[in-house]
Amino acid sequence: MGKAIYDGIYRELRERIVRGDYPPQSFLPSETELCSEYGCSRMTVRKAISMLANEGMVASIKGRGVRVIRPKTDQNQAEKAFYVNELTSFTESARAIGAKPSARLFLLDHVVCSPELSLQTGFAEGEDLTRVNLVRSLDGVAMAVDRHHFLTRIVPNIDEHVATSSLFRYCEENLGLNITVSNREVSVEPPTPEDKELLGITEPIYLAVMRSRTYDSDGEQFEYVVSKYLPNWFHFFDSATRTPLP
Amino acid sequence: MGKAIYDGIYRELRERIVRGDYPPQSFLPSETELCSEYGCSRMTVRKAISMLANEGMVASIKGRGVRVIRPKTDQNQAEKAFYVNELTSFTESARAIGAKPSARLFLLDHVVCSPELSLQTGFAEGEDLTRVNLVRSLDGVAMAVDRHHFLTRIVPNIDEHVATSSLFRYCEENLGLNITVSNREVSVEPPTPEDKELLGITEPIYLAVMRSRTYDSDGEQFEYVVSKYLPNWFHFFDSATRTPLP
DNA sequence: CAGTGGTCTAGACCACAGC
DNA sequence: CTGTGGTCTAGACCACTGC
Repeated sequence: MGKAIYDGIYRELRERIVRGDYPPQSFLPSETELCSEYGCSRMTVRKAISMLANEGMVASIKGRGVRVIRPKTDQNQAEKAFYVNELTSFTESARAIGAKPSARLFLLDHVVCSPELSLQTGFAEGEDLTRVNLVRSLDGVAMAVDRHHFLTRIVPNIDEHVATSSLFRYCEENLGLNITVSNREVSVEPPTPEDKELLGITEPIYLAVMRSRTYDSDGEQFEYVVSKYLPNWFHFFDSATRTPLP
Repeated sequence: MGKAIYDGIYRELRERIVRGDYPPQSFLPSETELCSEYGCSRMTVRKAISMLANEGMVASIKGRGVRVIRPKTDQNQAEKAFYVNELTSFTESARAIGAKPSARLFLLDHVVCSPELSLQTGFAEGEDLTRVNLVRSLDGVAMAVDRHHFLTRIVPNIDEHVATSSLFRYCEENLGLNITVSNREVSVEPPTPEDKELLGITEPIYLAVMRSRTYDSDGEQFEYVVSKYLPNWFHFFDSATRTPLP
């Protein structure tokens, strides 16, 4: 992974920005200068810069240069917030904030994809799906409910141990799946009676809901998951770029 | 605006996918074929494909081709949901779902950016900021509260008419600002007493909160806005790509 | 094996910003 | 005017896929 030249340039520029070598509002060295510095062609440098631009770290300004727009406030590091937008596992995210993750399996079975389920999940009708429903906890406190549908054909033999300890690693390592892309929708919804029971909610409250479709490196969808978070645990980051219309 | 070759290819491929000419799970013509079809170089074709990949429409698979992964379910078009993730104006989004938008201005003043405000908003200390607070309504029903901070130096002379009718257009047309990028964080929070009063909430409830920093084409931040939505009006889409780590 | 996408080079011309 | 980023070409080699 990441042996490409542009990837090294991307990482180095990124670290310099985070470290403060290139403070906010300053300009990166010009593309020509970076070409000399790294001894590569302009396209390679531009690829690295476009990756930085895609995550909202810099903005290219025609005729002037590439400006750092990352805000200096790194207040996030101090906070104990759980960020759900990284395409990483629950376990990784939990450890990043120093909390002990755990999971309780409350449903593990198979269903055949019905027409309605097909519309909802995106899987083809008639496919065999493995349902894995979990309550996620941090330091013993319930914070989310995950209801997964896996395409059994691609992710077979999920047992209780895999489901509660390492779903993500199982997909990546044991099955050799490369998770490449994920389409997600976020909304805010009241809990169902089951949600309330699972999360130990008594009062009326709302949950942050994320519905995801995950695809492997073949571009085939292998997972549909609805995650419902208690509000205080949900943080989602996004960087959008405006594309001028005709 | 979109006079580039890659932009035309992007639009055409996108429309073919949406129309169903390239159904989900099928492959686009190979890059070489697209080069012949459009009479351009491979890099130009690849740029168009990467734009499609960035919005989760296709996934490139090395050695095989570019696969369409857009789900066939277009259930969204039928729904009357308000999607907040497009970098467009409230008015545009409202009209897209056939609702009549309106806004009530309840605060319009100036403040000098304090150290605390600087951390929160991302503006430099001492800058003059214009505060514009609005209640947004659809068909006469309150659905969101927007609390803007504009950098007065870049967005001067905001009056009541501009604030309630065309903030977005004012920035883009009258001031010639090109909004290029926006960094946003989504969370779910309980309303303040003021929020409750403005939105007419009596029962305990939660709001979907989006905090955005918006930058112009010079890469300078000119806006910080906290938007709080009633839950049923909030929908947010995202497409994430997994970047392999070292 | 041939075809695919992933990476990279070494040029080129353009539009735009600032002097 | 020079320097910048935006676009584009015409090649090249590689790793990977499927046959």
